[in-house]
Amino acid sequence: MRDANLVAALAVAIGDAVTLAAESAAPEPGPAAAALMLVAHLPGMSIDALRIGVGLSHPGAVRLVDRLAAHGLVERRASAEDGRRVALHLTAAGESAATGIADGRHRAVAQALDTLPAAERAAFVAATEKMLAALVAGPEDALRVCRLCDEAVCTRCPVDICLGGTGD
Amino acid sequence: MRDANLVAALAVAIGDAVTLAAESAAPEPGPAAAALMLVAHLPGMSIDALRIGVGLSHPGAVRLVDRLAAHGLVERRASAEDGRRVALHLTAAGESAATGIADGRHRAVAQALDTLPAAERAAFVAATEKMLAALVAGPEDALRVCRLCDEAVCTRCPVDICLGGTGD
DNA sequence: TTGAAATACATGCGCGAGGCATATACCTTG
DNA sequence: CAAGGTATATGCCTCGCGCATGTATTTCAA
Repeated sequence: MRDANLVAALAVAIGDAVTLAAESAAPEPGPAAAALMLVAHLPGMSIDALRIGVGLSHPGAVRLVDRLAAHGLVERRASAEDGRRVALHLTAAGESAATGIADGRHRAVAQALDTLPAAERAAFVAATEKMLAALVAGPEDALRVCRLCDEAVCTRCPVDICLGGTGD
Repeated sequence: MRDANLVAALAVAIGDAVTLAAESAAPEPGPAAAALMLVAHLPGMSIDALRIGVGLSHPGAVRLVDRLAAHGLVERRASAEDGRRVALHLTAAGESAATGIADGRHRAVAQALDTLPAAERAAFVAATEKMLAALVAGPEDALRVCRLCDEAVCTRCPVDICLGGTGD
Protein backbone atom coordinates (compact mmCIF):
# COMPACT_ATOMS: atom_id res chain seq x y z
CA MET A 1 0.00 0.00 0.00
CA ARG A 2 2.61 2.49 1.04
CA ASP A 3 4.80 1.46 -1.90
CA ALA A 4 2.02 2.10 -4.37
CA ASN A 5 1.23 5.47 -2.85
CA LEU A 6 4.85 6.60 -3.07
CA VAL A 7 5.24 5.45 -6.65
CA ALA A 8 1.99 7.13 -7.63
CA ALA A 9 3.15 10.36 -6.01
CA LEU A 10 6.43 10.29 -7.92
CA ALA A 11 4.57 9.55 -11.13
CA VAL A 12 2.35 12.57 -10.49
CA ALA A 13 5.35 14.77 -9.68
CA ILE A 14 7.33 13.74 -12.75
CA GLY A 15 4.25 13.76 -14.92
CA ASP A 16 3.45 17.31 -13.87
CA ALA A 17 6.99 18.44 -14.56
CA VAL A 18 6.99 16.78 -17.97
CA THR A 19 3.60 18.21 -18.87
CA LEU A 20 4.59 21.68 -17.74
CA ALA A 21 7.80 21.60 -19.75
CA ALA A 22 6.01 20.23 -22.80
CA GLU A 23 3.21 22.76 -22.72
CA SER A 24 5.55 25.69 -22.29
CA ALA A 25 7.17 24.75 -25.60
CA ALA A 26 3.85 24.15 -27.35
CA PRO A 27 1.54 26.76 -28.91
CA GLU A 28 -1.24 26.01 -26.45
CA PRO A 29 -1.85 24.01 -23.29
CA GLY A 30 -3.41 20.58 -23.46
CA PRO A 31 -2.84 17.88 -26.08
CA ALA A 32 -1.01 20.08 -28.59
CA ALA A 33 2.43 19.08 -27.32
CA ALA A 34 1.56 15.40 -27.49
CA ALA A 35 0.23 15.82 -31.00
CA LEU A 36 3.45 17.46 -32.19
CA MET A 37 5.57 14.71 -30.68
CA LEU A 38 3.39 12.00 -32.19
CA VAL A 39 3.62 13.49 -35.68
CA ALA A 40 7.36 13.89 -35.22
CA HIS A 41 7.54 10.23 -34.28
CA LEU A 42 5.28 8.95 -37.06
CA PRO A 43 5.35 11.33 -40.05
CA GLY A 44 2.42 10.77 -42.37
CA MET A 45 0.18 9.46 -39.63
CA SER A 46 -3.57 9.81 -39.94
CA ILE A 47 -5.85 12.00 -37.85
CA ASP A 48 -7.49 8.89 -36.50
CA ALA A 49 -4.21 7.54 -35.15
CA LEU A 50 -3.52 10.95 -33.65
CA ARG A 51 -6.93 10.87 -32.02
CA ILE A 52 -6.05 7.67 -30.18
CA GLY A 53 -2.68 8.94 -29.05
CA VAL A 54 -3.89 12.22 -27.62
CA GLY A 55 -7.15 10.86 -26.24
CA LEU A 56 -9.60 13.12 -28.04
CA SER A 57 -12.77 12.49 -30.00
CA HIS A 58 -12.37 12.58 -33.74
CA PRO A 59 -13.78 16.11 -34.11
CA GLY A 60 -11.50 17.22 -31.30
CA ALA A 61 -8.49 15.87 -33.17
CA VAL A 62 -9.59 17.56 -36.39
CA ARG A 63 -9.85 20.91 -34.61
CA LEU A 64 -6.51 20.37 -32.90
CA VAL A 65 -4.87 19.79 -36.29
CA ASP A 66 -6.68 22.88 -37.60
CA ARG A 67 -5.11 25.00 -34.87
CA LEU A 68 -1.65 23.48 -35.25
CA ALA A 69 -1.85 24.06 -39.00
CA ALA A 70 -2.96 27.67 -38.43
CA HIS A 71 0.16 28.10 -36.28
CA GLY A 72 2.23 26.77 -39.16
CA LEU A 73 3.44 23.74 -37.20
CA VAL A 74 1.86 20.85 -39.09
CA GLU A 75 0.51 20.43 -42.58
CA ARG A 76 -2.04 18.09 -44.12
CA ARG A 77 -0.87 16.26 -47.18
CA ALA A 78 -2.80 13.86 -49.34
CA SER A 79 -2.15 10.23 -48.61
CA ALA A 80 -0.71 8.28 -51.51
CA GLU A 81 -2.45 4.98 -50.76
CA ASP A 82 -5.80 6.06 -49.38
CA GLY A 83 -7.67 9.07 -50.72
CA ARG A 84 -9.68 9.43 -47.53
CA ARG A 85 -6.70 9.73 -45.30
CA VAL A 86 -4.76 12.83 -44.42
CA ALA A 87 -1.01 12.45 -44.02
CA LEU A 88 0.19 14.70 -41.22
CA HIS A 89 3.67 16.18 -41.40
CA LEU A 90 5.60 18.73 -39.36
CA THR A 91 6.79 21.95 -40.90
CA ALA A 92 10.25 23.25 -40.07
CA ALA A 93 8.72 25.31 -37.28
CA GLY A 94 6.93 22.21 -36.07
CA GLU A 95 10.18 20.28 -35.98
CA SER A 96 11.84 22.87 -33.83
CA ALA A 97 8.84 23.02 -31.52
CA ALA A 98 9.01 19.26 -31.13
CA THR A 99 12.70 19.49 -30.34
CA GLY A 100 11.94 22.05 -27.65
CA ILE A 101 9.30 19.80 -26.13
CA ALA A 102 11.66 16.83 -26.06
CA ASP A 103 14.38 18.94 -24.45
CA GLY A 104 12.05 20.21 -21.76
CA ARG A 105 10.85 16.71 -21.05
CA HIS A 106 14.40 15.50 -20.79
CA ARG A 107 15.43 18.25 -18.40
CA ALA A 108 12.40 17.69 -16.19
CA VAL A 109 13.18 14.01 -15.68
CA ALA A 110 16.93 14.49 -15.43
CA GLN A 111 16.37 16.80 -12.48
CA ALA A 112 14.84 13.89 -10.58
CA LEU A 113 17.08 11.15 -11.89
CA ASP A 114 20.29 13.02 -11.16
CA THR A 115 19.68 12.75 -7.43
CA LEU A 116 20.48 9.04 -7.60
CA PRO A 117 24.02 7.59 -7.52
CA ALA A 118 24.95 5.66 -10.65
CA ALA A 119 24.29 2.16 -9.32
CA GLU A 120 20.85 2.99 -7.96
CA ARG A 121 20.01 4.83 -11.11
CA ALA A 122 20.88 1.85 -13.29
CA ALA A 123 18.70 -0.44 -11.16
CA PHE A 124 15.89 2.08 -11.24
CA VAL A 125 15.97 2.34 -15.02
CA ALA A 126 16.10 -1.43 -15.42
CA ALA A 127 12.99 -1.79 -13.28
CA THR A 128 11.38 1.02 -15.27
CA GLU A 129 11.89 -0.86 -18.52
CA LYS A 130 10.35 -3.99 -17.09
CA MET A 131 7.22 -2.23 -15.86
CA LEU A 132 6.85 -0.22 -19.04
CA ALA A 133 6.75 -3.39 -21.11
CA ALA A 134 4.19 -4.91 -18.78
CA LEU A 135 1.88 -1.91 -18.96
CA VAL A 136 1.47 -1.89 -22.72
CA ALA A 137 -1.23 -4.27 -23.93
CA GLY A 138 -1.65 -3.22 -27.54
CA PRO A 139 -0.89 -0.67 -30.27
CA GLU A 140 -3.34 1.84 -28.83
CA ASP A 141 -1.57 1.78 -25.47
CA ALA A 142 1.72 2.24 -27.28
CA LEU A 143 0.44 5.35 -29.07
CA ARG A 144 -0.68 6.83 -25.78
CA VAL A 145 2.40 5.96 -23.73
CA CYS A 146 4.79 7.18 -26.41
CA ARG A 147 2.84 10.37 -27.06
CA LEU A 148 5.61 12.50 -25.57
CA CYS A 149 8.56 10.24 -26.30
CA ASP A 150 11.68 11.52 -27.97
CA GLU A 151 12.15 9.11 -30.81
CA ALA A 152 15.77 10.16 -31.29
CA VAL A 153 16.80 8.50 -28.05
CA CYS A 154 14.21 5.74 -27.96
CA THR A 155 16.60 2.93 -28.85
CA ARG A 156 15.69 -0.60 -27.79
CA CYS A 157 12.24 0.79 -26.99
CA PRO A 158 10.54 -1.64 -24.59
CA VAL A 159 7.13 -0.63 -25.85
CA ASP A 160 8.05 -1.39 -29.43
CA ILE A 161 9.70 -4.69 -28.51
CA CYS A 162 6.67 -5.62 -26.44
CA LEU A 163 4.55 -5.22 -29.56
CA GLY A 164 6.86 -7.39 -31.63
CA GLY A 165 8.93 -4.60 -33.15
CA THR A 166 12.66 -4.23 -33.21
CA GLY A 167 12.81 -1.45 -30.66
CA ASP A 168 14.12 1.13 -33.11
CA MET B 1 19.13 10.65 -22.45
CA ARG B 2 17.65 7.21 -22.97
CA ASP B 3 17.21 6.80 -19.21
CA ALA B 4 15.26 10.01 -18.96
CA ASN B 5 13.05 9.09 -21.86
CA LEU B 6 12.18 5.71 -20.36
CA VAL B 7 11.43 7.16 -16.94
CA ALA B 8 9.29 9.86 -18.48
CA ALA B 9 7.37 7.24 -20.46
CA LEU B 10 6.70 5.21 -17.34
CA ALA B 11 5.63 8.34 -15.49
CA VAL B 12 3.19 9.10 -18.29
CA ALA B 13 1.88 5.53 -18.33
CA ILE B 14 1.38 5.34 -14.57
CA GLY B 15 0.10 8.90 -14.41
CA ASP B 16 -2.51 8.11 -17.07
CA ALA B 17 -3.63 4.98 -15.23
CA VAL B 18 -3.87 6.87 -11.95
CA THR B 19 -5.77 9.75 -13.52
CA LEU B 20 -8.15 7.40 -15.29
CA ALA B 21 -8.88 5.46 -12.11
CA ALA B 22 -9.32 8.65 -10.12
CA GLU B 23 -11.65 10.30 -12.60
CA SER B 24 -13.82 7.23 -12.94
CA ALA B 25 -14.54 7.44 -9.22
CA ALA B 26 -15.09 11.22 -9.27
CA PRO B 27 -18.27 13.07 -10.26
CA GLU B 28 -16.59 14.71 -13.24
CA PRO B 29 -13.32 14.56 -15.15
CA GLY B 30 -10.54 17.01 -14.40
CA PRO B 31 -9.49 18.39 -11.03
CA ALA B 32 -12.52 17.14 -9.09
CA ALA B 33 -10.82 13.95 -7.95
CA ALA B 34 -7.77 15.86 -6.77
CA ALA B 35 -9.98 18.29 -4.88
CA LEU B 36 -11.77 15.50 -3.06
CA MET B 37 -8.50 13.86 -2.06
CA LEU B 38 -7.05 17.16 -0.86
CA VAL B 39 -10.07 17.92 1.33
CA ALA B 40 -9.94 14.37 2.65
CA HIS B 41 -6.30 14.93 3.48
CA LEU B 42 -6.72 18.37 5.04
CA PRO B 43 -10.25 18.81 6.42
CA GLY B 44 -11.11 22.45 7.01
CA MET B 45 -8.78 23.67 4.28
CA SER B 46 -9.49 26.97 2.52
CA ILE B 47 -10.49 27.44 -1.09
CA ASP B 48 -7.23 29.25 -1.66
CA ALA B 49 -5.18 26.25 -0.54
CA LEU B 50 -7.33 24.06 -2.75
CA ARG B 51 -6.70 26.39 -5.65
CA ILE B 52 -2.95 25.83 -5.33
CA GLY B 53 -3.27 22.08 -5.05
CA VAL B 54 -5.47 21.59 -8.08
CA GLY B 55 -3.83 24.30 -10.20
CA LEU B 56 -6.84 26.47 -10.95
CA SER B 57 -7.48 30.18 -10.77
CA HIS B 58 -9.38 31.33 -7.73
CA PRO B 59 -12.72 31.62 -9.52
CA GLY B 60 -12.13 28.20 -11.01
CA ALA B 61 -11.69 26.72 -7.54
CA VAL B 62 -14.83 28.45 -6.28
CA ARG B 63 -16.83 26.96 -9.14
CA LEU B 64 -15.30 23.55 -8.60
CA VAL B 65 -16.38 23.66 -4.94
CA ASP B 66 -19.83 24.82 -6.08
CA ARG B 67 -20.18 21.74 -8.27
CA LEU B 68 -18.84 19.35 -5.65
CA ALA B 69 -21.23 20.84 -3.10
CA ALA B 70 -24.12 20.51 -5.54
CA HIS B 71 -23.21 16.84 -5.84
CA GLY B 72 -23.37 16.56 -2.06
CA LEU B 73 -19.71 15.63 -1.73
CA VAL B 74 -18.25 18.62 0.09
CA GLU B 75 -19.72 21.32 2.30
CA ARG B 76 -18.61 24.83 3.15
CA ARG B 77 -18.49 25.59 6.85
CA ALA B 78 -17.62 28.86 8.51
CA SER B 79 -14.06 29.06 9.72
CA ALA B 80 -13.73 29.51 13.49
CA GLU B 81 -10.65 31.75 13.39
CA ASP B 82 -11.11 33.79 10.22
CA GLY B 83 -14.52 35.01 9.11
CA ARG B 84 -13.38 35.42 5.52
CA ARG B 85 -12.35 31.83 5.12
CA VAL B 86 -14.44 28.87 4.15
CA ALA B 87 -13.64 25.58 5.88
CA LEU B 88 -14.09 22.74 3.40
CA HIS B 89 -15.24 19.36 4.67
CA LEU B 90 -16.28 16.11 3.01
CA THR B 91 -19.77 14.74 3.49
CA ALA B 92 -20.24 11.01 4.03
CA ALA B 93 -20.72 10.62 0.28
CA GLY B 94 -17.56 12.62 -0.26
CA GLU B 95 -15.63 10.33 2.06
CA SER B 96 -16.70 7.26 0.17
CA ALA B 97 -15.87 8.89 -3.16
CA ALA B 98 -12.42 9.71 -1.83
CA THR B 99 -11.99 6.12 -0.71
CA GLY B 100 -12.92 4.95 -4.19
CA ILE B 101 -10.39 7.28 -5.75
CA ALA B 102 -7.63 6.08 -3.43
CA ASP B 103 -8.49 2.47 -4.18
CA GLY B 104 -8.39 3.03 -7.92
CA ARG B 105 -5.09 4.80 -7.65
CA HIS B 106 -3.68 1.97 -5.61
CA ARG B 107 -4.82 -0.69 -8.04
CA ALA B 108 -3.42 1.21 -11.01
CA VAL B 109 0.06 1.40 -9.53
CA ALA B 110 0.00 -2.08 -8.05
CA GLN B 111 -0.56 -3.48 -11.52
CA ALA B 112 2.79 -2.05 -12.58
CA LEU B 113 4.66 -2.67 -9.34
CA ASP B 114 3.61 -6.30 -9.07
CA THR B 115 5.65 -7.18 -12.14
CA LEU B 116 8.84 -6.70 -10.11
CA PRO B 117 10.38 -9.36 -7.84
CA ALA B 118 10.56 -8.33 -4.20
CA ALA B 119 14.19 -7.27 -4.13
CA GLU B 120 13.93 -5.07 -7.22
CA ARG B 121 10.72 -3.64 -5.95
CA ALA B 122 12.27 -2.62 -2.64
CA ALA B 123 15.15 -0.92 -4.43
CA PHE B 124 12.77 0.81 -6.79
CA VAL B 125 10.67 2.17 -3.95
CA ALA B 126 13.73 3.34 -2.05
CA ALA B 127 14.90 5.29 -5.09
CA THR B 128 11.38 6.64 -5.50
CA GLU B 129 11.42 8.08 -1.99
CA LYS B 130 14.74 9.75 -2.59
CA MET B 131 13.61 11.44 -5.79
CA LEU B 132 10.29 12.45 -4.35
CA ALA B 133 11.99 14.30 -1.53
CA ALA B 134 14.30 16.04 -3.98
CA LEU B 135 11.47 17.23 -6.21
CA VAL B 136 9.57 19.11 -3.53
CA ALA B 137 10.83 22.63 -3.00
CA GLY B 138 8.11 24.14 -0.82
CA PRO B 139 4.62 23.84 0.63
CA GLU B 140 2.97 24.64 -2.70
CA ASP B 141 4.81 21.76 -4.38
CA ALA B 142 3.72 19.50 -1.54
CA LEU B 143 0.06 20.40 -2.07
CA ARG B 144 0.35 19.63 -5.74
CA VAL B 145 2.31 16.39 -5.45
CA CYS B 146 0.08 15.04 -2.69
CA ARG B 147 -3.12 16.02 -4.45
CA LEU B 148 -4.04 12.42 -5.09
CA CYS B 149 -2.25 10.81 -2.13
CA ASP B 150 -4.00 8.39 0.16
CA GLU B 151 -3.29 9.83 3.58
CA ALA B 152 -4.20 6.56 5.29
CA VAL B 153 -1.07 4.86 3.97
CA CYS B 154 1.19 7.90 3.74
CA THR B 155 3.35 7.01 6.75
CA ARG B 156 6.85 8.43 6.89
CA CYS B 157 5.82 10.70 4.02
CA PRO B 158 9.00 11.93 2.30
CA VAL B 159 7.27 15.10 1.19
CA ASP B 160 6.22 15.97 4.70
CA ILE B 161 9.66 15.14 6.12
CA CYS B 162 11.28 17.21 3.41
CA LEU B 163 9.24 20.20 4.59
CA GLY B 164 10.27 19.68 8.20
CA GLY B 165 7.27 17.66 9.30
CA THR B 166 7.18 14.31 11.02
CA GLY B 167 6.04 12.36 8.01
CA ASP B 168 2.68 11.44 9.52
C1' DT C 1 -20.01 -3.78 -62.48
C1' DT C 2 -23.06 -1.83 -59.46
C1' DG C 3 -25.00 -0.84 -55.07
C1' DA C 4 -24.42 -1.13 -49.93
C1' DA C 5 -21.70 -0.95 -45.95
C1' DA C 6 -17.59 0.69 -43.82
C1' DT C 7 -13.91 4.02 -43.12
C1' DA C 8 -11.72 8.67 -42.75
C1' DC C 9 -12.23 13.34 -42.51
C1' DA C 10 -14.90 17.68 -41.89
C1' DT C 11 -18.57 20.81 -39.86
C1' DG C 12 -22.90 22.90 -37.37
C1' DC C 13 -24.29 23.20 -32.89
C1' DG C 14 -24.50 23.55 -28.03
C1' DC C 15 -22.49 22.82 -23.47
C1' DG C 16 -19.65 23.72 -19.83
C1' DA C 17 -15.26 24.63 -17.52
C1' DG C 18 -12.08 28.14 -16.93
C1' DG C 19 -9.99 32.97 -16.69
C1' DC C 20 -10.32 38.16 -16.16
C1' DA C 21 -12.23 41.91 -14.01
C1' DT C 22 -14.86 43.31 -10.35
C1' DA C 23 -17.65 43.33 -6.05
C1' DT C 24 -18.25 42.22 -1.12
C1' DA C 25 -16.98 40.82 3.52
C1' DC C 26 -13.48 40.44 6.86
C1' DC C 27 -8.97 40.98 9.05
C1' DT C 28 -4.75 43.74 10.07
C1' DT C 29 -1.85 47.51 10.57
C1' DG C 30 -0.90 52.34 11.04
C1' DC D 1 -10.69 54.69 13.17
C1' DA D 2 -9.12 54.77 8.44
C1' DA D 3 -6.38 52.32 4.83
C1' DG D 4 -4.63 48.45 2.81
C1' DG D 5 -4.47 43.55 2.28
C1' DT D 6 -6.74 38.96 2.17
C1' DA D 7 -10.49 35.48 1.24
C1' DT D 8 -14.46 34.46 -1.18
C1' DA D 9 -18.08 35.21 -4.65
C1' DT D 10 -20.08 36.64 -9.24
C1' DG D 11 -20.88 38.73 -14.16
C1' DC D 12 -19.09 38.13 -18.47
C1' DC D 13 -16.68 36.17 -22.06
C1' DT D 14 -13.78 32.86 -24.55
C1' DC D 15 -12.72 28.56 -26.21
C1' DG D 16 -11.97 23.61 -26.34
C1' DC D 17 -14.60 19.62 -26.65
C1' DG D 18 -18.24 16.12 -27.76
C1' DC D 19 -22.52 14.79 -30.26
C1' DA D 20 -24.84 14.43 -34.34
C1' DT D 21 -24.48 14.81 -39.02
C1' DG D 22 -22.61 15.48 -43.74
C1' DT D 23 -19.23 14.29 -47.54
C1' DA D 24 -15.65 11.73 -49.97
C1' DT D 25 -13.26 7.44 -50.67
C1' DT D 26 -12.50 2.54 -50.20
C1' DT D 27 -14.13 -2.22 -49.71
C1' DC D 28 -17.13 -5.93 -50.23
C1' DA D 29 -21.03 -8.64 -51.94
C1' DA D 30 -24.10 -10.08 -55.35
